[in-house]
Amino acid sequence: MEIFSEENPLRIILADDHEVVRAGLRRILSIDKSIKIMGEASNGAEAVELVKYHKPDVALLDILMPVQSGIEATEAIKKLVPETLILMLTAFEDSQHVELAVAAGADGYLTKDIDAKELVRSIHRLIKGERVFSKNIINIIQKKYIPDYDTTPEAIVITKREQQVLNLVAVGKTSAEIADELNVSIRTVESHRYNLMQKLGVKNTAGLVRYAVLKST
Amino acid sequence: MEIFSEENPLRIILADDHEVVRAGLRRILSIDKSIKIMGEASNGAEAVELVKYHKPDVALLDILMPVQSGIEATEAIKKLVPETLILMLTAFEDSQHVELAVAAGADGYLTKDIDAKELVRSIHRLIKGERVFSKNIINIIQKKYIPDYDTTPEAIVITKREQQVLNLVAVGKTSAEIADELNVSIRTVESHRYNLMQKLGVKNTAGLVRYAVLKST
DNA sequence: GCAAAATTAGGTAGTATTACCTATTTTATC
DNA sequence: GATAAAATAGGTAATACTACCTAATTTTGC
Repeated sequence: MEIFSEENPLRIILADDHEVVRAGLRRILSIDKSIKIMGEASNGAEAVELVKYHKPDVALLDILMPVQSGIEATEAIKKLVPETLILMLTAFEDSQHVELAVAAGADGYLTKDIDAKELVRSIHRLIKGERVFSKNIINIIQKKYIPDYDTTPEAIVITKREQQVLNLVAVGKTSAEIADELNVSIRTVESHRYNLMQKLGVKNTAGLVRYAVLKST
Repeated sequence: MEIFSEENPLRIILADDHEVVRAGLRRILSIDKSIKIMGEASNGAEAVELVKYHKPDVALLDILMPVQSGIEATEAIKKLVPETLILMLTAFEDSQHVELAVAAGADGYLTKDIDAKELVRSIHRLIKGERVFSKNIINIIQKKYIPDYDTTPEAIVITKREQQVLNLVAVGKTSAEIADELNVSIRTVESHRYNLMQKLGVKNTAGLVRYAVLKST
């Protein structure tokens, strides 16, 4: 697998019509020294030009842009430079946009409410060959577009033990208290919590509690 | 103010008819080296004898005990050794028992679901002259019994800013993210979180989220 | 305008969670 | 009994939260 470093960076281009968004992306991506931004575009057509010129590893595209949309740009890019991976970053959470983007050849689709770390991580996953989608997006996408992503129709399966842990988390118990109550190691509880967060697509205790409480009411 | 240490310990007696409970209390209290258990009783009458003999700083009494209840014992103790502070520790959450206990002279009333740290802290508060009650208990108690505990009729007042923070906590944002969103220091957000936890009688993020979610549904 | 309440935020330190990874042991299920 | 899934739990490190305390500004209510 390819290793990226400051000397051999993961090359990327950005496209978003809002300077603020680009500034934010620049800031976020700057935390990872192995990522280098080769260029920035403010519309789809510019993005295509940048990709033709730089042949970056990844193109980060907004959907809604003037002149040419991110989806149109995706189609063009996939024809011209198929090896460039395309990550859509947008505010749209509806299935239509996601489906269009995927059909056009996007390799990932993230909503803009993603946080910094997750964005960086997503880019690295893309590079590894994974297709990345925000958890909220996954629920929306038709399996047909990503046949090998998940064989089950995206049903969240919480095991018995996980459910027990979740219930205890939801009433405010700490991992230590839960471990004590279930007579297991604190590390086991932590594993369950971690796996639950992955399954539910949340990133902390708050998300777990929220899910548990809303589920039970 | 009196300072307790291993040499000059805070002297305490326990009374509960269940050995398991006493064992648990011993274990919990052993974490604070400045607390020394002078004796243990399995009923109210024994508890009164122990108090007469040891004149402890604090007597930790269960309500439901054979021979003599914790409430009867409280009355007796307050007559014989008024300087001994009495902390009721019970499973009853109804107002009747609380009122009876307070009327009998109890200085605090905790439910058994209290956690270790909170119990130890409660004992130290008692010593400082505070009357301590579990948050769930406070809502129950008539103000008349604790006139100087809180002048307002125990209405939880969440300020505007606290509500904003609470909402953001409930959707899974970290303090750093909240600070960013509200344009304040992370320390400010932490203060709000801390104050919210105090006000709502919960001890962690889970409690805050639970409250917020249940409130909104 | 003044007093009270709210908002702000630093200090300090301990505790808990999160993010992965790996790997062994149980338990179901066919 | 083989295989997969679930439960167990250690390693390591970074990040986040919790527990108080103190105190300076704002804001608000009377």
